[in-house]
Amino acid sequence: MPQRPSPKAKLPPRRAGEFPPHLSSGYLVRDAHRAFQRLLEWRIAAYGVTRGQWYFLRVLWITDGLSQRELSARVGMMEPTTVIALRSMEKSGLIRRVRGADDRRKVRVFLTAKAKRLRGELLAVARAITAEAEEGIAPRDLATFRRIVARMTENLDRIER
Amino acid sequence: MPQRPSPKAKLPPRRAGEFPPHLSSGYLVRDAHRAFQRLLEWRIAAYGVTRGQWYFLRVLWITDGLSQRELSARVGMMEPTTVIALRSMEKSGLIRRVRGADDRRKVRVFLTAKAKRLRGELLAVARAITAEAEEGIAPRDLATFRRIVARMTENLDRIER
DNA sequence: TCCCATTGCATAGATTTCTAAGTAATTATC
DNA sequence: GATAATTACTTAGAAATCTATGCAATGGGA
Repeated sequence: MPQRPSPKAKLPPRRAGEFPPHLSSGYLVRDAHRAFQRLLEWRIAAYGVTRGQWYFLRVLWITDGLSQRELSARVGMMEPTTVIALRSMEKSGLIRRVRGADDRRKVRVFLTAKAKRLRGELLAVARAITAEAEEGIAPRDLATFRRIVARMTENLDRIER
Repeated sequence: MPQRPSPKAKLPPRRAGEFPPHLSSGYLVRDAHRAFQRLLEWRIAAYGVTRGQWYFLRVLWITDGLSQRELSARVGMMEPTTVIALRSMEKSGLIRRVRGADDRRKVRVFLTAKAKRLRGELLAVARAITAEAEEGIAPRDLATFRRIVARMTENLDRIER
């Protein structure tokens, strides 16, 4: 559970050639990301779920029984990261791993009853955080925001290095 | 240097009570953040600078000679994180730590000539990434984006838990 | 059929971040 | 002036992520 560092002192003595953080889209996105994560971590911790596990639950709630490779792809993490997350999820009784009968290299991942039971409450947590983040923002602006942030991601993902 | 996981397979079989990731502002922000970070890490690695060091350089280029506590606050990280980053920066010859003469608990952090020399090129890297991210986005939309993402951060930061 | 490239997962080790607790210097209180 | 509280930094240990590498099952081509 990440703590909130003391509010940032922002009083940049201007200089030519600067590129102050608060003018940078990257920094704005970073700050928002950290704020989202902190709140998410705090709230799901109450259910014994860590952030590392969250993303995988999120995907498995939609499609259960995926292979580890598929899971990695959908969650957007590298496979060793998936291995670590799944190990902790297995230990917490959130998933079972079932060796593929046809192709014995594959491991299919299934949610336990416990994980399925958590679904409703935890999705409510996610929705609540989203609602709190979006509080007081006009729907029109929100739509613009989504379009633009997605466009930035696209722009950046297209770049090789 | 983080690698790009294979492009996310996004074909969510719809169900009632869903809250699919791509409808969540939090996920959009997360994806953008990762895209920014990846590119930044790739590019600054060419100068022997890691992402952990980057944020501190960014602040010290504006105000040199801060104490570790002040640095932590401005960068927005907890103090132990600062200790680790500064240790690596000292080892790479980017900073010197000077024990406070008046208050001997304090450690003031100063950039070396090497770090100062890197300033121009590295800020150019940051500006380039920003430009690439913002490519093809109307200035008006960009302004909305900044206002909204900052507002979300504010909304979330206001929340205690 | 047998070999070898490919595929799926795992291990090892590094980095970046956090929390919790410790130490040393300073300041405040009696 | 002695002791207690506070402040500034450090250490220790955990979690989440990456890269590089290893191993075992599979399947295609000779």
